[in-house]
Amino acid sequence: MASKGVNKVILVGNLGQDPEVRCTTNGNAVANLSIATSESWKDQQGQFQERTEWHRLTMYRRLAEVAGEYLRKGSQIYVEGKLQTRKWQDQQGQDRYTTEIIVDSMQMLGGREQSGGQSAPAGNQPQRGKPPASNGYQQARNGQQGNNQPIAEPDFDFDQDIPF
Amino acid sequence: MASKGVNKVILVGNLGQDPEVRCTTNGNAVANLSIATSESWKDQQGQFQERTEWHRLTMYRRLAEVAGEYLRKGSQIYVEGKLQTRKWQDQQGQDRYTTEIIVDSMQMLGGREQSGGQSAPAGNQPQRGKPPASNGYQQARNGQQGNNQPIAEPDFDFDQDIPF
Amino acid sequence: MASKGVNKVILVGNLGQDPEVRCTTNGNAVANLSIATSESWKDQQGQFQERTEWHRLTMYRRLAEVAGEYLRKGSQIYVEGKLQTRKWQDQQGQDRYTTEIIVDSMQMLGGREQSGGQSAPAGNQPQRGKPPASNGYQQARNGQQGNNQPIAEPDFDFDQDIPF
Amino acid sequence: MASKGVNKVILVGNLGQDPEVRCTTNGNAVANLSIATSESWKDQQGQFQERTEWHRLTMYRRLAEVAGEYLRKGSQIYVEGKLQTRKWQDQQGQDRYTTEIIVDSMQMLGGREQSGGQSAPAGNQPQRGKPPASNGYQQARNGQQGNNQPIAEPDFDFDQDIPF
DNA sequence: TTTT
DNA sequence: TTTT
Repeated sequence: MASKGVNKVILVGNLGQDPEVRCTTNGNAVANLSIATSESWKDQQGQFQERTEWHRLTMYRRLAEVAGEYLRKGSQIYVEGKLQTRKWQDQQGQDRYTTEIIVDSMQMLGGREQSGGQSAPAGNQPQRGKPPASNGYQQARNGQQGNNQPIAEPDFDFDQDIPF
Repeated sequence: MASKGVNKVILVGNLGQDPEVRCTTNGNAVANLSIATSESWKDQQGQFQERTEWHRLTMYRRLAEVAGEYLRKGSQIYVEGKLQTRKWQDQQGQDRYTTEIIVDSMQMLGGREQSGGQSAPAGNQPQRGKPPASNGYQQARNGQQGNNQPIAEPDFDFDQDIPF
Repeated sequence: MASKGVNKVILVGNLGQDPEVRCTTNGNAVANLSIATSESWKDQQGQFQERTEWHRLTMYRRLAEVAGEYLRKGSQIYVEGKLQTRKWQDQQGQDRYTTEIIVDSMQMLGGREQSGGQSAPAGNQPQRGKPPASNGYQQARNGQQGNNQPIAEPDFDFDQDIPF
Repeated sequence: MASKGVNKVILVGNLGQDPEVRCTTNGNAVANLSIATSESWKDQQGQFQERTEWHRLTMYRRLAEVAGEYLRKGSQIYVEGKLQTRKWQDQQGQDRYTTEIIVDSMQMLGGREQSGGQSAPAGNQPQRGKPPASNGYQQARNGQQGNNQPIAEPDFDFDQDIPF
């Protein structure tokens, strides 16, 4: 509802794998996605270099459902969200930290046949008896809230997450 | 020089402490800063909640020098940059990951007396025989390169970094 | 509610004058502000050049009220919004176009005494029996809607607007 | 080289027509493009509404050449740039203003067959004896300059432009 | 660790 | 018309 400062991330990239979608105990969907961005340049020796960066995304509610229904490995998306670093304990009981992008809004890019399709439907998406839209123009936003709004998800057990 | 995708972060926040500025063995400055953003909301019980997010920033070259000269604990800045996750080994030899924002451009905010001043000059800033500017309107960008360009810093030993 | 594409503007600048706040016939506040950004460079003759860009902002509802209460000529703000070009007729009946930024979210910058104060209270702000806050840390967002959502303002007579 | 404030626009949209590319008298390319973004919503009567916004883009140098070679009507792009309003006189000698986005960086979206192709090659693109790339992953940035840098183009006759 |  |  109120913010001090600005915490904004804008990414355009392709999914490294199908989204993982789960439900919280109170019935809200949560999706985890990873997308890649990369850059390439010539180094001082004139050699071509490339660096790929992987970004871990988290989506909630309607956005998570849309991701589960329409996104697949290879899908290209635009996302806007905020950075969030959460603390967890590894098996040795050590504190560890993972930084994720909590997504506020998402756009599927490329239209037409580009998104979805090839990869087999993952078992964890909410099934709704509808095939994925054949055109990629879907947009989604978490319904009842503006950007940057914290989402209370007290019953979601992040401790069980595999570190990214 | 070329990118596939977009990797962009925009932050406005206040420094949690004075910048740490070092030099690489080839004489380039590197600065580490941490800035806070926060958001507050009423939870379902009507209780006021606040969450502060800390962001680790890395600046290079001229931008790092400017940070060392003009920024202090409490300074409010706007930064634009990209996400980068680097791998390092902890003392047990375990792989760990830290996500940082590599800053492409920075703006000091608030003007007037706001930035610098109160906190004692840290010993690690490049001294140039000039006092910090009394006004905060400084802007900086890494001179010879556009945004999103990878910066080769092969001689900088990140492994010695204390994890964020 | 749904978007095709992304239409996003991010500005940090200072108000050229006090905000103008009006009410629509159904009681919603509308504010118009103009803010400046500038850039400077050396031209090929080594001469220092500066260019100032003026941006026309429009805010609605709660955001407009906050602007009227807390912002003054000279205030530094961060805004996020979208571009919108509206058509109007000049006195010769010619079509003309004005591009504005419809603001989704706003942050006052600089803290402390920076905002408000010096300039006399304009007569057109909603009076609420409270003086402007002495500190600038206020943030606002249009309450019941997310970003990028069109705001139906059918009863607001834009045709009477003075061109920017 | 230096900025006061931030002036940033981020758009994802589709070209309404092929880019128009020209050369300045000193041999630099300049491209004009228009791209659409749109949003749709249900109004208070439950009727579906849609609003399309058209954005006028200007690109210089290498970016303009890339646009001329690879972009066509319908191409989907991501652009980042800054707002600039320029003044011109209409045939009655009246001052008029046009707001454009001066593009700093561009990404072609959608990959594969999506971009280029169908529409006949416009006569005004620099011909280079190469067919358009069959895959859309091209990125471009104005070589020798960072973002937000003013580009001196004193010999380009904007007065002859048809108003947007 | 900041800021209000 | 701002700001430095």
